[in-house]
Amino acid sequence: MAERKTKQRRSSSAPALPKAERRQLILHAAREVFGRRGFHQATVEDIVSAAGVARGTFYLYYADKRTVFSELIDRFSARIAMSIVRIVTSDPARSVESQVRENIRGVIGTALAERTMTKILFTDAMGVDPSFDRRIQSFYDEVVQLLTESLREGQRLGIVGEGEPRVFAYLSLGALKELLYQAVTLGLAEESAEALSEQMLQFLSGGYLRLQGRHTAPARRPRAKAR
Amino acid sequence: MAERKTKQRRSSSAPALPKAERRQLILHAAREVFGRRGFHQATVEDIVSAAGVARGTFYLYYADKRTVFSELIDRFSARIAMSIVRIVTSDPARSVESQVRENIRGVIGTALAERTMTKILFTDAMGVDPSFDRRIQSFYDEVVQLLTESLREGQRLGIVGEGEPRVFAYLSLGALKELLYQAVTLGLAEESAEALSEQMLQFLSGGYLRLQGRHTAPARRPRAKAR
Amino acid sequence: MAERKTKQRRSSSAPALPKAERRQLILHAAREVFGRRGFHQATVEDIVSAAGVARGTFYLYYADKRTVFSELIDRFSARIAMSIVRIVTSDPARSVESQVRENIRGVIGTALAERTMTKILFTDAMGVDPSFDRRIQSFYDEVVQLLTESLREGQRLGIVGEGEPRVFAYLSLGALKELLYQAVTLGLAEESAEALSEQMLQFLSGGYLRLQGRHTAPARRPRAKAR
Amino acid sequence: MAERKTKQRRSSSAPALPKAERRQLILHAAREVFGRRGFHQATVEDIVSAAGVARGTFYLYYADKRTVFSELIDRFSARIAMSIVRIVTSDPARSVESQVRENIRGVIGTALAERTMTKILFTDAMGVDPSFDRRIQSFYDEVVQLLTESLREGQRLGIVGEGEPRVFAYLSLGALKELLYQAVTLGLAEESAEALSEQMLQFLSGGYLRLQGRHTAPARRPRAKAR
DNA sequence: AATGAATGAGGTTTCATTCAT
DNA sequence: GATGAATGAAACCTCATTCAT
Repeated sequence: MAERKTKQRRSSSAPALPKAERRQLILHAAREVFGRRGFHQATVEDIVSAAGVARGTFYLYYADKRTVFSELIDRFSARIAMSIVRIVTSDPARSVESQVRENIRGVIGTALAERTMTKILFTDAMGVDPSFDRRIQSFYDEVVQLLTESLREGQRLGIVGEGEPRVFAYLSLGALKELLYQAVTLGLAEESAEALSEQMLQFLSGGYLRLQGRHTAPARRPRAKAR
Repeated sequence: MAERKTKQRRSSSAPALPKAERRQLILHAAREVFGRRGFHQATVEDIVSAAGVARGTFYLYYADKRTVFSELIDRFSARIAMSIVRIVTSDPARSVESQVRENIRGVIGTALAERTMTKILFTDAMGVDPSFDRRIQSFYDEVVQLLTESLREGQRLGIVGEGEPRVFAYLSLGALKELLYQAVTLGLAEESAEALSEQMLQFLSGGYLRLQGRHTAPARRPRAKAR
Repeated sequence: MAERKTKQRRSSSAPALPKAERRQLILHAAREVFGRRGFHQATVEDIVSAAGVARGTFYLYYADKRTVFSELIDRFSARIAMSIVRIVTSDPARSVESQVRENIRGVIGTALAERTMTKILFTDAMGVDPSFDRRIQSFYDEVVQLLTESLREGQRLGIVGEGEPRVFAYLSLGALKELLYQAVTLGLAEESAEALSEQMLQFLSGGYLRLQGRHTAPARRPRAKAR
Repeated sequence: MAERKTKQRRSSSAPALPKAERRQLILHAAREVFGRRGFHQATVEDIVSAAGVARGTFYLYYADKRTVFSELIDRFSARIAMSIVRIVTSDPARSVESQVRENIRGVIGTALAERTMTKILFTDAMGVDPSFDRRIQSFYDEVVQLLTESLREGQRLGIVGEGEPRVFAYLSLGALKELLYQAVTLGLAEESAEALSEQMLQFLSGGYLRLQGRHTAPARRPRAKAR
């Protein structure tokens, strides 16, 4: 006699899956559920029933709901990070512009290829709990750091205009985040990655405001005739 | 009952407060708690104990936890919205530039004046629940709408460069959001509002990338000699 | 809208009880349940349904199942401890014998008056968890300590025969424990406390074995003639 | 399948062990675990990992956790029972005293030789579940029964003093149980079995209380008329 | 026979919300 | 109005047991 009584066994027990695949199965189900209900509304029950496994199986692979979420975010942010390549100026065959364009296109492409994760990242990742918030924050911090350094280097090379590099980094990051979020939310096709990248690049290169009494960098922009 | 008549009233019952003030009291306590713990980690217990009122009292003024949160967000987003003024081109006494600058300065000023709310807005507002998410979304949508229209008008007037106005709206909104979030998180002083606005304006006006083989709108920007 | 949805309220909500009484109510229900099902078989559900309160109410008064159990054991062991009075030899008006008899009678009386607790103490108290075991153990250790000291003093006064006092303490404690347990289990009436005490006292005073070739300390006990 | 043919057999699969030995292996591991963690804290996982077998293997040899525990207790109580021999009075070559002494010595010896089991028996055996409790109880009942009969016979032969034999049985059993428990808990060496037996015997023979106004002992107790 | 992944019943606990006083 | 004890839905997680391989 068991300490906890057991009932009859139901037939479905899918044991043939290799360990790693079963983990994937759960991970995918979790992604779908988080995307649909949001982290806080999602329950482990939702996940296991989406995955078609028993509740206990979930805990065999993940310590708790937060842990699956964490793995999802980690993997996705790693993919994003991988699509960013440090820009080199030494190689004359690869223009800075094309490298910048590649990076933007890469990030947008990844985001559009993983819509659910992009949505989750921007909707749910913050606010899970303070320690998790800090992890997310530090991911962005790294991106900002990389960007800031690149911009500073760019200024030395005359490729980047005057101004506080860190602030430019924030502005660029924010602009890109919002663009991604909207692209995913509005359901833009993956093909538009190209066009979006172009607009982003144009934005970074020249802004869009064409004001008479220029304001900050007067001498450098004899843009008068454009007006 | 007669026997309990002499039971001392607890000091915390503060019955003298006008209804509206008590509501404020709770609202402020909630803001502080949400700022400190985040919406999901915050409990009603946290709020009432911060406010120094009884649990039941909370429900006398707010239908539920979400409702206080909602009111906080609503008030704050209204303040933000109010600091944005539709730009007029008819009045020669007020340059477009100064109006844009005013708007940026206003939003940044409001955000820095209400750090807690800014943090809450960007950390917790999304992910509360799907219906709330939609409300937040629609606030941003309105901002985007206003911005898009202004940009379109600007293009007609030659004040705004070529490109998809809606995309420019997203980019600008995102850049500003990130800037605000970082400003608040890093604890920048309110005085820096001015400097940040200037950088933002500069960014919108001219971006920062100075690439040789211009990329998108070559003819319009004979910026080469600026370099 | 709540984060956790709420259903209709049921009618029974017994809020009139003073805080202390409600605590008692739960405590008594817990005692009954532990007595009937044993600590490990008992669930919090059993307790609250026996007490007629909601599950949450239980956790308002006790941190967990172990804590109620602990309080029950603590109170009972305190009552037991209180029924033991240190024996004085200075007062000629109170013979040692009558004091010993009083102590035995007191403990037996308390145990018979609280059958359920006696049963719980001997059936469930050990094995709850290591830290709890230690607490129980230290209660007994104190009793043993008190008894050992008394016996040592008794030997000095010639009231207690030769032998290791601590061992005598264990033997006496064990004998009494088993007597109590059986008395409670067999459902002896409270009136038999008197008779049991007498037998216990007789046992401590003279054992029961009457062996010819006395065994251990022959010379010292010229009790042969008594036989 | 053919592709997996070379997969190494895990070392732990130890297929060479005869059935009976594997059973022993598990039983010993269980004993160790129960001794260390207690029945309720012990998990089947603890046991199988201590035994170095797979989880499923456990259930090949034992129906459930309770069953191993049961077997341990049964074996141990059988050993204890075997060390008790019914006392004969017909053989003049074997004094009653020496037979009693043998019995006590035997039980103490067995307990000290199997410390873990002794500890388990006294700490965990009760409280597993009601049906198990009953089995333990009935083991003790048998011992009590045997003892009671012997004592009654002893009274007829004048070897046992006056008093309720069943009560004497409880008292003796309890005294011995506590002595064993403490001996094991305190880690007394096996050599002390002898000394403990002697003290126990002395206790049964003459108690230790030497009270002036005697009360129970015969010669000293011209209480005949009270009866 | 042996394995260990999978199962799911059931226990514990939290906390938003209600309502008698 | 104010109070705070009471409520109970629902979440989380553990672990004895099963069974496909």
